[in-house]
Amino acid sequence: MADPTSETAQGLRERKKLETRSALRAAAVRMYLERGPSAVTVQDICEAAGVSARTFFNYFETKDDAVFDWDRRLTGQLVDLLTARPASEPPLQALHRTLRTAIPALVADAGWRERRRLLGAYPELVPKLLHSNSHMAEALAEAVAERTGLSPDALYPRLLGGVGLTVLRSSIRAWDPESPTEELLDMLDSCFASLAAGLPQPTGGEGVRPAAPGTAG
Amino acid sequence: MADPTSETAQGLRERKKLETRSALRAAAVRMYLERGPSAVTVQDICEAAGVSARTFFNYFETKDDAVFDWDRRLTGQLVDLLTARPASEPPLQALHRTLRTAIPALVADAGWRERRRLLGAYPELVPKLLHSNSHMAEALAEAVAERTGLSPDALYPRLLGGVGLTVLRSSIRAWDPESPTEELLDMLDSCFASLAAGLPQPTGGEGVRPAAPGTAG
DNA sequence: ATGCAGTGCTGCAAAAATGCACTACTGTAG
DNA sequence: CTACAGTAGTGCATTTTTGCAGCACTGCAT
Repeated sequence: MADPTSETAQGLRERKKLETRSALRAAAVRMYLERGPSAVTVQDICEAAGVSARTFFNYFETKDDAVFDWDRRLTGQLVDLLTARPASEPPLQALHRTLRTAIPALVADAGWRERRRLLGAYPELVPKLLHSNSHMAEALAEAVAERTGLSPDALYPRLLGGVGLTVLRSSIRAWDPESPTEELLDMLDSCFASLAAGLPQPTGGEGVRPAAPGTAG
Repeated sequence: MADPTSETAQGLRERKKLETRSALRAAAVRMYLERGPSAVTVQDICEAAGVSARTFFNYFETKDDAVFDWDRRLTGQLVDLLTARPASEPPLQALHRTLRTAIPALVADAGWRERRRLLGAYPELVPKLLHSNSHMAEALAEAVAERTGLSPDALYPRLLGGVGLTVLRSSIRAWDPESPTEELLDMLDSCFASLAAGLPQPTGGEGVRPAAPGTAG
């Protein structure tokens, strides 16, 4: 109920709320891209969206959160997908398939690509994302707990939730957004293969340092 | 150089800097415990430490960061320990031993126990910790990259850094601070055993939900 | 249509956080 | 001793963020 990530809205009230949120998000992303984050004030965003500055913080915790609204939606999607996986699947596999299912739609989304461009153009935003993300680990842990019948505070759900977030982040970070989606999926598969094998030291191959003999400081 | 987590200081300048940092941290922790976080202003902390409010933010990013200064020091320790592990050890094992080595000193530290009491008394602080923590995953990934000769942006170091942080957090979270340290170490070992085995679904045992048939909402 | 409860939006005040320019002191070199 | 570079600490202006209390509108029931 009152899930801010959901799209469905019946009453006028709910619809207006979604519209406001959407307007704030859109204005924020557009202005961030145009002028850069530091040249945009909450005031600016709110004037563009037609609400008071105080209202902004009724919707988002920080100025930058409006731009990362996509991540919240993703969290909701992942939880739904994970919950829907057949109970017969082992948790790690369910997690794997969940991410695999969600990613194609994710990287195809225009809003998400815009968000990605933003992060590329203004790397100072990356650290701010972490806060948004921590929410995801929490939510995944919760879903795993539900699945396994364990307490949400137990070791295993926490572990798997954190691992899921780590895998997603590591993969996306290592992925070149110009490359085809398959490469991202391949990296995701690599991560889960590595996890299933007990995280053995990788044997040469890609990702090796381009030879820097005197790097060790 | 100029490592804020280091204790050693030769010149007067460095020493004074450490003293200021220490004074701010001590004042913050004390007042947080006495009156609760929301009843303490940055002004209060700074008056107690004898510096201006502006100076506070030269040392810490947010008001709460002063209280979580311990976590930064821990990060530095972990990186040092991990770097010092013999190169022959597989990364996951090195990570395991690193955490195992660091934990006893950690949980014995008076400052750390104080910090823990604080988190127990004011749970609203817990989410704020996450930001501090994300730094640790980064640092661990860096150290693993150094160890393995992989790029710090490659998949494996990121994965292992994130996993390391997750394991530490999950274990500490599940641990009752009144219990002996051995229990915490046991949980740590469980985590790594589970990781080495490919994160199989746990078979019954502890941590199972205390039977809640109608819990699923 | 009328009244009521719930709650979204707003203004206001205070606190948190940041950028900038300036002062004063430390450490170092002449 | 003196001059100089570097930088911790400060004050000020601005922006970000939060708590509070009132207003206004929606949804619902009569």
